[in-house]
Amino acid sequence: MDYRKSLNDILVRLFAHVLDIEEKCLKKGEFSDLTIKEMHIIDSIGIEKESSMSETAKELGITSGTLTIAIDNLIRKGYVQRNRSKEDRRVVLVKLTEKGSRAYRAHEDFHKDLVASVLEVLEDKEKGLLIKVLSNIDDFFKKKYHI
Amino acid sequence: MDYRKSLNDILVRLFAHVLDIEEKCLKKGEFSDLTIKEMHIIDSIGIEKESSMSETAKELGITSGTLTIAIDNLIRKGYVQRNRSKEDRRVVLVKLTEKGSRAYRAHEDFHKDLVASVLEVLEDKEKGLLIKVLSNIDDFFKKKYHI
DNA sequence: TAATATAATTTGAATATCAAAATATTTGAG
DNA sequence: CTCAAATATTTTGATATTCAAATTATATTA
Repeated sequence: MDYRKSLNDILVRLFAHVLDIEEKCLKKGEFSDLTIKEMHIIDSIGIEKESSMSETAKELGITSGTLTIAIDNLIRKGYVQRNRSKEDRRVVLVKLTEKGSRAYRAHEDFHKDLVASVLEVLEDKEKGLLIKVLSNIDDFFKKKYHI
Repeated sequence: MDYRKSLNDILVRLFAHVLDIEEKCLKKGEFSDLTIKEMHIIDSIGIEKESSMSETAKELGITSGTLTIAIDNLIRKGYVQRNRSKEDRRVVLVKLTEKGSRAYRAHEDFHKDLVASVLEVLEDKEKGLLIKVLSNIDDFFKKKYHI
């Protein structure tokens, strides 16, 4: 049996599906004015803390210029606040508004649900194997492409 | 062991980065003028065959209008040819040029590498189980989220 | 203090995307 | 056989995403 072909096909399909599912669920809920990318920015800013633009951009793997524009939109939509740092006036700190925090938690819940649903249908042995394989993919990327 | 947390962390990291990595890998090679989305269009057109615009758009989950523009760019860059069907003159058939076929194969190799690195750490018994587990997850997503 | 470094924003350009309108062609009902 | 409806694609107008390079403001350091 050709494991290589089966595995490749199913991984490609799964990766594509998870993102579709995430987007679809987002568009149905309370925060349908957010794109997936905006939701990931909210996730990266995190709850109950202030992050600088450059920190956040680095974590997301985008340039500061790109983030500036995205943050402009998130402020316009009421999810984020922007303040200059008192210690270093060059630094801009962003933080989630109350609405932003609710969006953060909704996204967190979605992930929890998704993972719980997947684990529910697996035996213990299968759970272990799944984690081993995904960690391995993660390592492969780290080693080979230095992420 | 807390499978939930492990699985969630790995999924978040992997899904956030997998396309970045693929893109980064792409930008280092011979086909650095392609974006990852253009590469996926090349992948969807496939080697040694002609596909219609609507077939291809459907497979990719984008509108024909979006595909038209992307194909314009791929033609300009020399990866794709466009021809009208003889049987039905409404239909436009696209196919890879020689350069397009080379790009296709380079992308195929990236996936082969990834899959090989996953399989190499597994016992034969685990390989079978992995395919089964991933297929189950895929089916589960189909049912629960109607993708 | 003046040069240099750092943080962020702005600008200009390309790609990505959709919905709706427009164009060309085929099909099917009468 | 003809004309309305259906189909395939492209065009248009709008917004989002992205980057690199230029610009602005502030801090650091020689």
